[in-house]
Amino acid sequence: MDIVDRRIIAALRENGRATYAELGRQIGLSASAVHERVGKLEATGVITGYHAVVNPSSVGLGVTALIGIHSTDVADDEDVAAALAQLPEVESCYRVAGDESFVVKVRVATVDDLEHTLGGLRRIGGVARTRTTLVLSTRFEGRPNTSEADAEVNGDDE
Amino acid sequence: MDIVDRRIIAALRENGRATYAELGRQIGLSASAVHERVGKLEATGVITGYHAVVNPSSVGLGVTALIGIHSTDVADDEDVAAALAQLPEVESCYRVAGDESFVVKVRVATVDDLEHTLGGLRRIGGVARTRTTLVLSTRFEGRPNTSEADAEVNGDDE
DNA sequence: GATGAAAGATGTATAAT
DNA sequence: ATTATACATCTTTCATC
Repeated sequence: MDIVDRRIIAALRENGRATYAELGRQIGLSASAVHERVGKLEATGVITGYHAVVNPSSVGLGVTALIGIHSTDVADDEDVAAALAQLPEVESCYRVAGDESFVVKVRVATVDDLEHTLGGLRRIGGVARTRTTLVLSTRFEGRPNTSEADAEVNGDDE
Repeated sequence: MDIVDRRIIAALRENGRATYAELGRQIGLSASAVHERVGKLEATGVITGYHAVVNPSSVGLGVTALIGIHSTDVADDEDVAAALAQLPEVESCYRVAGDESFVVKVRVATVDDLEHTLGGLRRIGGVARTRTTLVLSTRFEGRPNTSEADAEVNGDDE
């Protein structure tokens, strides 16, 4: 992972459909060199995927909520996490420090669906309580964080 | 927005680098038809972008936190949102209902950086108080939500 | 590791149905 | 809105440095 890899990653975070030729021009490398580097970044798990980002309300998912989940004392959080992963409306799932065990983000069509989802969450074994925060508007989300470009270069792996 | 568009969107959420030819084969359409549909989806703001997803710790961002932000009574939340957007370590920003005004997700390299970021947040005019929840592990994030495929088709726009 | 060449696949515009 | 055509561009492999 050198500076060139970092620049490729930054460019692909900005535009996941950038062609290898485009990337090569952008950073001064041949397309085949970019191709090989990107392949390695994918193979080593640095780049985990490429996704289109969609305006949620255009696909009929106008309701977003953040839900804190309290586990019971006896719960195995791995089991809870696995159960959460089974619910398609749970878009993100974070294991957190504090009195809650997880915070999840759910996206559904209507508040009725949200009610239904909350019922599903509480029916998971090991879930004691939920705390729901309704999202009024998403200002921005999953924005490419470029603060690592400024950070010290720490030769982690590779 | 018909069922074909929805299938294209679902495919591009799964794999944002899928070629038009690939998409066409997948859903039984010519590449040029797919090309035109995708162009319209982009132009009408249904698809807002394509991004590579990166393993955060591989790029030196191993610390994630969810931060609730209380505004002062006199604060203009638009100003607060604008200020939050200026901080590169703030990846996502939600305006929420409840006694907090915003919940943001930040990603930084170290807990020292987190402390620094919190200082920056509290220095924003209109921010009264912050509540930080440290993320221990991200189980999954920004997962393609396919529950709309099951949902009733509601001819919203187009 | 990077390059450049070459073959095949894909992207993109235009015109036609 | 889709298909057909056509040319430019890109992907991918491989010999080479």
